This record gives sequence, C-alpha cells and structure tokens, in this order.
Amino acid sequence: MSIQGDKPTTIKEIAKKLKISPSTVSRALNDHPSIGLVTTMRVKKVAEELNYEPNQTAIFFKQRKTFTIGVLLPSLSEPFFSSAISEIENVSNDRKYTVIMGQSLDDAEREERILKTFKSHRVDGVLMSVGKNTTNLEFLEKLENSGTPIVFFDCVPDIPKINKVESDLATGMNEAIDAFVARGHAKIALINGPQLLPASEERKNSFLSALKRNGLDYDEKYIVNTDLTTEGNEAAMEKLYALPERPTAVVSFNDFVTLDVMKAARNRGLVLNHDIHFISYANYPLWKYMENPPMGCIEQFPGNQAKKAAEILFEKINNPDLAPQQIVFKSRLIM
Amino acid sequence: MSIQGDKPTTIKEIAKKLKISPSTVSRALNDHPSIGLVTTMRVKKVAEELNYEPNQTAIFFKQRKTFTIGVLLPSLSEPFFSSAISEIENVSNDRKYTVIMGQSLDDAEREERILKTFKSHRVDGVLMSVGKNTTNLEFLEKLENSGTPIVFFDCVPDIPKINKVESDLATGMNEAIDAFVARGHAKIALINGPQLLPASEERKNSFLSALKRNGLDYDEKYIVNTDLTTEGNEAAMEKLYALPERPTAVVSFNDFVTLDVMKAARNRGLVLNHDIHFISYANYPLWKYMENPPMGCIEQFPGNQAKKAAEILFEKINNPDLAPQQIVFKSRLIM
DNA sequence: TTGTACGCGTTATCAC
DNA sequence: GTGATAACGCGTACAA
Repeated sequence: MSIQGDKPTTIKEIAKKLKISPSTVSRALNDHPSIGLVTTMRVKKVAEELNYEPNQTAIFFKQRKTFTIGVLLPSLSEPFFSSAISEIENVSNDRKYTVIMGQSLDDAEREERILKTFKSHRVDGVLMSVGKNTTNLEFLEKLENSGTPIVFFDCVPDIPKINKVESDLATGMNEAIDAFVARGHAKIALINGPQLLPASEERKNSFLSALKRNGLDYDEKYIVNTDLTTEGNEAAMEKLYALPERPTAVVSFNDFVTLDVMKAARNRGLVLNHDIHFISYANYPLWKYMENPPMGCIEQFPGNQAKKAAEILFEKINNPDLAPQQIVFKSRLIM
Repeated sequence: MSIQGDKPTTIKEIAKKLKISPSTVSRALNDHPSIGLVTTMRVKKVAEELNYEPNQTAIFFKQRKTFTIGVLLPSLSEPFFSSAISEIENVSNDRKYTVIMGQSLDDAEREERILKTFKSHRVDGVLMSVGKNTTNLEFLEKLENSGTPIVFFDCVPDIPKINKVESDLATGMNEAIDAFVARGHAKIALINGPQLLPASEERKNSFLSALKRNGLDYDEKYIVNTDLTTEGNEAAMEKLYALPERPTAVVSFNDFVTLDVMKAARNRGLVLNHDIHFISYANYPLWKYMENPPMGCIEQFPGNQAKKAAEILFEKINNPDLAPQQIVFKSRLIM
C-alpha cells in the first residue's frame, strides 16, 4: 500500500541520494572496474532500496540496439508454427533477446505493415515465413539495405543470397512412394494443395520423380487438387473415389487435408489401411492415438527448422558480414 | 545495390535538406495544424524520398509509452495457448499495439525473469497465465505498484482486486454428468490432474457437486489422479480398469490425458462408446475426425478468454482508474 | 577513482 | 507559420 509513485527510479536519483555523480552510479551499476568497491556496493544497495530498474527504452535508444527480434509468421495458432515459435522463444531467451510477434494471416498488406512496425521498433533482426499471397518482395530489399538481418524459414522466397532454412519435401516423398511400392501398391495418388502454391508445385514434382524412380507410370487423373477447405478436401477425395481404377495409396498435402479425406473415405465405406492407405505431410504426431491412423507421415521438423533459423539470425546479428546461409532440412517418412 | 548506409534517416536530415528546423519537420510529419500546407507537403515528399521512418525507440523513450504489451504464458506450443496468442495478436494489431512474448514453461524462476524483462522494456501492460509451479506472487505487487496494468487469464491467482478472466469449469462438468446420467450411467469416474493443482481441485469439487445434484453416491475409488505424463495417464486408466465395479463413464482432465486413456482402454479390449464413455476437458475440436471420439468435450473457449483479457487490458491502459474486472466464462459441453 | 559534458531522435514549450 | 531550446535516461570520452 505504499504511495510509491508511478515514476520509476533513475540513476540521477540514486546519484543525488548518494551525493555522487550520475556517471559514477552508471559505472558502478555496470561493474565498471574503475569504480571503487565501496562505492559500487553503496550504489547497488541504494539501487536495490529504491527498486531501481534500468530504463531499457533509454538504453535501446542510446545504443541503437534493442536486443529484440521480430518474428513474423502466417499464423500463430497452427501447430506447425506453434512449435516454431516455442523453439524461437527458447533460443532467444537463452541469448537474452526479446521476441516481438506478428501473424500475417496470409494477408500481404498486413504482412508488410507488421514488418514496418518491426522496423520502426528497430528490431535487431527478423525471422519470417512468407505468407501464401505475398508476391511483392520489395519490402525485403528495404529491410536488407536498412541493415536489419533477416532469416526466412519454411516458406522462403526464391531469391539468391538470402538467409533461409527450408524443408526438402522430396526426400520424404521418395520414402513414402518407396514404402507404398514395397507394399505392392501401384495405383498411387496425390492430393495436392492449390496449384499456384510453390509448396504444391514442389510436392507434385517430387511425386512425379519418385514415381519414375520406382518405374511407375504417371496418370494425371491421380493428381487432384484441393483449396484446403473441408469441402475442397472432400471433393478431392470424391474425385479419386469416382475413378474406375481407384487408387489404393494416397499421399496427401498435410494433416488437415488428410483428416478430412480419411473421414470422407470412411464415409464412402472404404476401410482405412485396407482398401486405401494414406501418407500425410504432417506437422505433429497426433496420429498415434487414432485407431486407424495414416500408414505414415512425412515430418518436416518445424521446431528444428525454426531453431536453426533463429541461430543463424543471431550469428548474423553478431557478425553482419557472414555469408548468406542456406540450410535445407530433409523431410522424413515416419511410420 | 545502393550504397545506402546503415543509418536510418532522421528528421534532422530532412530539416537540413529543406533548410528548415527539425521541429517544423516533426510537426509537418504529424500533420500539426499550424504548419502550412506547402511545407507539410514538401516535408512529406522528402521524407518519402529519404525513406524516413520514425525511430520508435526515441519516441518510446520520450513519451514514456511503448505501445507494447507483454504476454507471458506457460507454453507457446500448446493448442490452448496458441489460440489465445492468435486472438491477442489480433486485438493488439487492431489497436496498433505490439506484442512481446515469453513462455514460462511452468518454471517460476523463468516466469519472474521474463516479467522483469517486460518491465524493463517498459511495456504498457501485461497479459498472463500463471505457471503451475508459481507460489511466490511478490512479483505481482511489484508490477502493480510500478503502475503497469496486468490482466490474468485461464490460470489466475486467487487474489481479490486483480483483473482476471477465467473459466468456470463447473458448468461444463454439470452438463457432462447430466449427459451421462441421461444415458443411464451411474458408475461415473473422474481422471483428474495432480492433486495440488487448483485446476484439479476445481474439477473435483464440481464433479462431486454434479454427482450430488443428480442424486448419485460418491465413491472415492472413482476419482484417480495422473501426473499428466503418458505413463501417469495409462496408470490412471489401469486403476479404473482394475476396479471390480468398472466405471462406464469417465470425465477426463484434458485432451492429452483423454487421448492416452482412450488408447489404454482400447488396448485393454474395452470398446469405446460402448463399454466405456469419455467426456474430456478439451481445447480444440480435433475429435470429429476420429472414428470413436469421446462422447463429448467441455470447451473452455481459450480464444474468447484471451480476447476478452486483451480488451480489458487495453481498457486499463487507457483508463488506469478503472475498477478491477473479473470475468468468468462458462465452460460448455459440446457433443 | 570520480566528475563534467555531450549526444542519441523526438516532441513540447516558448518565443518570434 | 516557424525556429530555438530543453528534456526524456543513459553511457562514455575526456578531464581532473
């Protein structure tokens, strides 16, 4: 119930109380070697008493360094990004850095606005995964020549000389097709995302090459697309179901799609893991609890990706002349 | 490829270029009415050219206001908190506020350290859900009389006169027991969390009163505890399984527990939704995809809670004299 | 070992 | 309508 005012203590007040100069207080507080032990102790004692806490806003301002990084992701609620955030917070916390966050919700305008905010906050670096609808990459240039290091991960722009950490979707796809083939499947389908999405493009290409690698023919009817809505997912499954030569094995775009299509398959009377088999690009292992989970899933290690990206960012912050880092994490089939 | 230096443009440079004073530039940039239209336009044009962006660190420093709130949660990767974060980011973004984040991981020391960081960043307010192991609430006092408004949500300290948004677990529990009873169940068990957890205490109490309300006897063997590890969860299920009068209906602490115990039940040969029925305190609706989901789940609306908490915080920030707000969200059974 | 003086970028206050 | 000046809290080069 103290009538403790709202104004935080400053070094000046400590100085006045001790009848010494503010600079001495400053140095004492920072354990500057030139200050006598007694003085240092006296200063610290009074600082404690007065509940002194350094005003970081002043320090940030003066030092032109904020010990803060900005993290900009498409979404903060998706499990993939949650694991990422968690790792980023850990790495940052270890290094005494603070994290400010924003979600673009795949809105390019919002994305740019948040980036601007980060910049005006003078963050020491930016970690970001680009939204699906971002086409204009000017902001990048602006950021870069403002000297703020930036590291992309997961969804990265296709530009040379930037720092990025991404996932190689092909390795997991290869393993998936191999696994299907090893079990005797020949009619293998792909339920892909929206056609214009780079992530879809990549899945398609690696799907085709994995088929080829296994000596299988490609039938274009076996690639269907979904707009990632539940309706779209179900429609995609319907298309496959309607085929005269129904596929017995399916690789699907991601968890959410897989959940929908598996349900749709069940509703059509197909017996999971008997009539039809699924492998999903997956973000988290919830499958183990299901009675009929997908046959396998392709793990992209969002936590690891984010962690690595954060580490690169901190390297860059401490050594701006570092050459651009480009890391690729292999995706892996988990069964 | 411009040799654009690393130093951001300041109003001084704009002033020099235009041969006017920095104050005029400042006023022009802020659309101050006393500045002539022509001057204002000229200033804005040059600012644009020079890629001027206000240095918030300087503004924060001067204004003693950071337009930043700190959000401290036990975990950033749990779905419950992810939805919360997402809503908080939305509300903050709407109000032009920035969010800095930290996760305590239920470590009281880390929690306090992060809070200290928030404070030294001079955040305008704090939003927090208290960790499981936090016993010492001194930090709260310190924060409060430093004038920083703080709003708790989900896991809130049991103290009067603070701002909090919490969930009433009893309403959902009542509906759950009613639903079980309506379906003829009499042997109803509770798989609860660690005994010392307030959340467990609350579940237990509402379980007991819901039983009573339905004229059912309470058998202490029907309440088992888990430490929330997979092993603990399985052990809890085993205890129930071993009972001579096995329960036919179970309310379980949360999603993760439910997943484990349902699996354990299946492994014991019990047929879900026939031999044994589950209702779970649930954070997100993934159940609809399962072949044998729980009979129902008790939704706590983390997104709504967080949104309301954020709104209260912003009210507090704008009007510090506002009386403490205490909101309770009723939990609801979803079937 | 300690004090003095200055500057970081911005805005409020006062003067013209 | 515009300019000069001070101030926010801190760190540090320079002086003593």
